[in-house]
Amino acid sequence: MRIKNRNNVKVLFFYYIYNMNRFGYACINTELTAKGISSSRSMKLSTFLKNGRTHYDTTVIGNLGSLLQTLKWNEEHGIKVFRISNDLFPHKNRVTLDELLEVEPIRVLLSGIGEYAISNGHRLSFHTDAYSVLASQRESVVANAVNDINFVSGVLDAMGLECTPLHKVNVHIGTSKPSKPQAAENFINGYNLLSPSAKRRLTIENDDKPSAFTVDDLYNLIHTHIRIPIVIDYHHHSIHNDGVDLENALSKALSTWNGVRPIVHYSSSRKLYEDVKSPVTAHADFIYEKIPTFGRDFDIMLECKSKEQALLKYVSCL
DNA sequence: CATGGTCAAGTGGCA
DNA sequence: TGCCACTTGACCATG
Repeated sequence: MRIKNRNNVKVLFFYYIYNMNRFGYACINTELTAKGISSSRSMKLSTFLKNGRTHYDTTVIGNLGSLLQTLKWNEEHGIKVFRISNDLFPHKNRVTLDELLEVEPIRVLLSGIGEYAISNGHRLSFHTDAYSVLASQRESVVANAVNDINFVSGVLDAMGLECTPLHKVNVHIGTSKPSKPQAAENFINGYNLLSPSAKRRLTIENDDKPSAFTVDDLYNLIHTHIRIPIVIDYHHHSIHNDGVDLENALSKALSTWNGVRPIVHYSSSRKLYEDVKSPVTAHADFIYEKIPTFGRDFDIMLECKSKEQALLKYVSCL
């Protein structure tokens, strides 16, 4: 949605009347990646152990430079919402953010990225991967999850981004063992181990597996206790919802944001639109239907395999 | 230089 | 209790 209009009042009025949702995409810009500009260069453990910190720092500095270029590309294309890849900093359990911030180019790039994001009104966030399980029954897994979440929350802090779910760190619950209520309690115990910054940024997302947490589960078993916002994933909800309809689930999720602009996740079903042999959980390359918003205003993180291309295609059809 | 096997991570279903 | 599938993009050894 590219709006270039000298008459700001008119533009604001337009937004007000039409209740404009903003769109973002996750982690990878395929166009820039094809040109070698990637903020998610990773590193095998063997390489990290063999080549050490100098090599690691070089990779991270490259990722940060590419991230800034990606944000500039986003700005040029009217995109204000972006999820940062976890691979921005690989091997977060083998380095500390404090020691990395002693490296001048890393510190300078982080603050530069933050300044750019703030001056252009960009919303940046993280989403830890499926292996960060705060609710795990294994103490070492919880410790790793706490470290990961604190780390990326600290990265957002180092960028100078406001410490609220506007710049969130999103997680899945990741397990429902030994029982859903007990897993929720374990999650809350894990939450209490987080840094103050991470606690203020943390959000939780519904999942698609039959045993996993729906929006209602998140609301009843977690939100009522620690009041953190719920990110509804439309695709997950469509697969696993315990009979609650979309409008109700959406409404419940939006009600948890406490004045911060909510965000949701959206993707089309690959099985339904692109390849019947795909599992129901697979995401499509593009968006194939009008995203139902029920007249509500919030940000929409698109999780399409074709990334920014899917976003541009979708908004060009609005 | 292109390609495809391998890697990280943790859960959960199944022998 | 052990093993493998699951997921994903990028690494990196091989040809």
